[in-house]
Amino acid sequence: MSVTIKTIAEKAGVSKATVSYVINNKAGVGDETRKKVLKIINDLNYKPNSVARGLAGQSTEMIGLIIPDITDMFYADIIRGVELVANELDYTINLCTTHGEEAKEKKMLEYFSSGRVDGIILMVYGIDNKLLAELKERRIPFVLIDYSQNQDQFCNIVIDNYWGGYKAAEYLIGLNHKKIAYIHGIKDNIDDQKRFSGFKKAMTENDLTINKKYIKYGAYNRQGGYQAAKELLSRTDLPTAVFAANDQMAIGVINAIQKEGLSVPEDISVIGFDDIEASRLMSPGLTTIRQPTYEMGKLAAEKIFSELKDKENCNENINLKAKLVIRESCAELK
Amino acid sequence: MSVTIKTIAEKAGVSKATVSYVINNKAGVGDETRKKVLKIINDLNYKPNSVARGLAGQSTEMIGLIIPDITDMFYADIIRGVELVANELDYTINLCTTHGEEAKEKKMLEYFSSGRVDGIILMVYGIDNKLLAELKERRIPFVLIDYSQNQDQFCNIVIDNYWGGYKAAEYLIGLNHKKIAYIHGIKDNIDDQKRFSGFKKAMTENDLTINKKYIKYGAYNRQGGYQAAKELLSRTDLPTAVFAANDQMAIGVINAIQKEGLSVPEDISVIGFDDIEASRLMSPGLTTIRQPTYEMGKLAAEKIFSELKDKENCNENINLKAKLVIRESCAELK
DNA sequence: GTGAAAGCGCTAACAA
DNA sequence: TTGTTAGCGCTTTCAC
Repeated sequence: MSVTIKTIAEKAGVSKATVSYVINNKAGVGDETRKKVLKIINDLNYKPNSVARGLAGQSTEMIGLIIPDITDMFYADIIRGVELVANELDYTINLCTTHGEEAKEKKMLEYFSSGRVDGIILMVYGIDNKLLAELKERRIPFVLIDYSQNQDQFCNIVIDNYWGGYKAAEYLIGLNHKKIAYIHGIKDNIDDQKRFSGFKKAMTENDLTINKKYIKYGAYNRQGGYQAAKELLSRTDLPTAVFAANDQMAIGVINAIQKEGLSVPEDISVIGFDDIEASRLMSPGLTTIRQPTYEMGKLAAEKIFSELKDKENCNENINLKAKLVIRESCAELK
Repeated sequence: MSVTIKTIAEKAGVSKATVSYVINNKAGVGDETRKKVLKIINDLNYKPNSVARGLAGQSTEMIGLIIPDITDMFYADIIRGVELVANELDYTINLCTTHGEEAKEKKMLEYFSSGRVDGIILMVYGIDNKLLAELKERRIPFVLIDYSQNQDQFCNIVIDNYWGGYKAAEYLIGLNHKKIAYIHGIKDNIDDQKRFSGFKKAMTENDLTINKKYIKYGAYNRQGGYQAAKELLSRTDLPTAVFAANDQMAIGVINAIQKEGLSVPEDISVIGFDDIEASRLMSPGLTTIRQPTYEMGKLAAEKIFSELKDKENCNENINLKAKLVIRESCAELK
């Protein structure tokens, strides 16, 4: 049998309570006793069972993190942000991935919410308001990241896609571009829509018209961007700049332009959204809008801890601004 | 208060035991009772507390995973492999990162080994044989990944760096190269040494001599590769191929060669080791040796589960072969 | 077929 | 300063 608090108590000739006090550094134990107990703990290499501790109502010093996928840098960066804050406070993060499966999301949520962790940070797509409300009623601290259906009932960290779209367009406009194409991802996507809204806003604010022939749709990947760009390039009146809804598509766009014998950014400027790793490594480097992933993770963790320690409650969407990352794929129009 | 097994028992007018039987699908409960209990469980949306369950000696259906860093694709791939197997068996993985800190490694090991999880997969650098032996004595199933000090006491999944080095050299030799340079990482590194041994073996097997002037040392990064290559290129008698101890260095080597006005692979072939993401994205694509990361994760998980279910014990180093990934950075020497 | 009770390892009132 | 005791939520043996 493994060594428990009881073993220590017996060996030391004291009660379990006393041992517990010593472990937890509580006052009210004589120096002699404390020393003796400590020695035995050391000798026997005793480690308190954290499960039992959690059960007995103590803090687990863990926070749970539910994330779709860790191989995606976007999520990995968020995790890093959470880790940073957690480590400072000597909390450990407990990570589970769902790969976007609703069943997995629910399972993990249950798992975490049954005393495993002190608080939960979740990035989920299949969990609805009802379930979350339940969680809140059970007084389990949690914060959401990028949750789409929040109406200021829960704490939710979101990226400002609208602002990002606006910034991208504004940058292009500042470079004297007027004929700017926008390539949507296929199917309704809330992020894409917001980015597009921001784009529109910047255009109209600068008295530029959004020309339908410059608005295209493609699948959310390189191929999609490539195809959409092909269509764009098949006409005579070419745009001078292209804003793709994400980096993958933007890369496809650049490939298409180059295939056509044109060059980026000399002939056509291209801007993306996300700042994935390939954008940095490719040539020309892709100018894009970077999501503040790391900051999102940090903020989420900070919110959890302020709820944990100070019992502060946050029930709102917290907007984080995306950032323009300038590389070589956009040039000034002379 | 949240709803527990007691709540259900009271509402149903049965004992906690009966509820427990129902939850765990045990025989010996009347149909009527079972139905009634099930209904109440459903109505009250009761979820058994997994912590308590764990304490009471049940399986936690979790396995713990201790890994240095998730933002590194190498580790991320391993995790994916573990996940795949775990998911199939309805186990959840519980991930913690250590960033190579010994203290963190120890903390997490303690944490996991105190009943949190059913088994542990660990990739650690600061944990010694003694601690591991202790773990084994406590009969906690664990498997190591890439643990350097194992002498067939523990189950350990390792990559065959020797074989990888051999394969890389063999490939270059097959391309008619005879003047092959090797760039070591600076400082003793066991992986590097094994790769180098493999390299030497292939050379001597093919009656090629290892020329000291072609053996260089550099830091384990692009800059290191760049510097080492500079030295190599400053002589008149150039090698026709370069084998760098890892991809980062290989990329540095390529940069240096190109800067010198030479081209890869036409003038000099370059091969790396690791197959990091940049190797795939760069141009020319880097020919390299890919570590079977995903497979390592899978295998580790399989070993844990066979220990868990079948009580099978594995106490050996299990070698996994690295794989040659051919891209464009090596050419045949005419 | 069902329940009482002990126990998993720990904490925390309350007594002494 | 220390010990007793009653839980935390669940499982499991043994009796009914």
